[in-house]
Amino acid sequence: MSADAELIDRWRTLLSQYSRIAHELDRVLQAGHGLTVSDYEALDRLLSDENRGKVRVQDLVDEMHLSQSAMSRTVARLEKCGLVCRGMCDTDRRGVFVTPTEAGRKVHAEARRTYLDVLAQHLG
Amino acid sequence: MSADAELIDRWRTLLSQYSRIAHELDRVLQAGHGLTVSDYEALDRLLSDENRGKVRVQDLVDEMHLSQSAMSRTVARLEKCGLVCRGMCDTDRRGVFVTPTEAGRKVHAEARRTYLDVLAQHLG
DNA sequence: AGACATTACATGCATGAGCATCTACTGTCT
DNA sequence: AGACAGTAGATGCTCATGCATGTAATGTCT
Repeated sequence: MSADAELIDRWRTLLSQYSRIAHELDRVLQAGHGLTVSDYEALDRLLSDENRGKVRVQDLVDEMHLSQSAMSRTVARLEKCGLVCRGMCDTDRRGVFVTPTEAGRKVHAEARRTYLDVLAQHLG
Repeated sequence: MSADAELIDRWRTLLSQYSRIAHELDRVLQAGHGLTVSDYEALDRLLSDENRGKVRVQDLVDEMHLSQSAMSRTVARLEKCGLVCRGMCDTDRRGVFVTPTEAGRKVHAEARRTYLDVLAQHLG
C-alpha cells in the first residue's frame, strides 16, 4: 500500500471508530439521562479528584475539545438542568467557578455506568 | 490502572486524536477550498475507482458516517457549488445519481494535497 | 389489479458547535 | 493615577447535523 493510502486508511479507521462510539454514547446518554456527550464529559471533569473545587469554565475549555463559547453554553445547559452551580470567583472576578450539585453527582454516577458499558462494548 | 480507567484512557486518546485532526482538516479545507470535511470525503468517494458511475446518495450514506438527511444536504451543497450533478436513475426512479463535474474533479485534486498534508502531519 | 409495506430522497425543525464581538475585570507600563 | 493590552466569560449569528416526516417509486402478497 502506498504511503498516502496508508495515511488515509489510518484516518478512516480513526473516523470510523470515533463516529460509532460517539453516536452510540450520544444516543444512550441522551435517552437514559438527558445528557449530551459534552455534558457528561464536563460533569466528569467537575467530579474528578484533581479538580475538587478549583474548576472554572476556562479550565474545562483547556481539558476538553470544545471552544470557549461551546463550553459556556454547556455549563449554562447543565445549570439549567440543575446539575451544576455557577458562582463568582473571589480572587478573579472575571472568572466563574462551576460546582456540581447533589443532583449533578447523582446523574453523573448513574450515567457513568451507561458510559462505561458503551466503551467496554466498543473498545473492550 | 483499573479496567475502567484503561477504557476511559483509550476513549480519551481516540477523542483527542480525532478532534485535533478533524478541526485541522475542517480549518484548512474550508480556508483553502471552501469545503467541509464531509464535502471532501463525499467528493472522494465519488471519484474513487470502484465507484465509477454507480454512486447514488444511498451509496454515500452507506460508506460515510452521516445520516441520510445530512448526506442529502451535502450533495445539495456540492451541487450548489457546481462540483457535482444530480441526475435521475433510470432503473430506479426513486434513486438519484451523483456525478462529479470537471470543477469537482479539479477542486478534489487540489484539496487532496491539503488533506494528505494534514494527515501526514498528524498521523505520519 | 389492489392494498400495504418498504425504500430513496427531500425538508421542517431543533440543537450543538465555532467565530466574531461585547462587557467586565486584571495586570503592566509610564 | 491613567492608559492600554490581555483575559474570562456571555451572546448574536451562521452552519452542519440528526430526527421525524412527507412524497414518490418499488416490491410483495393475495
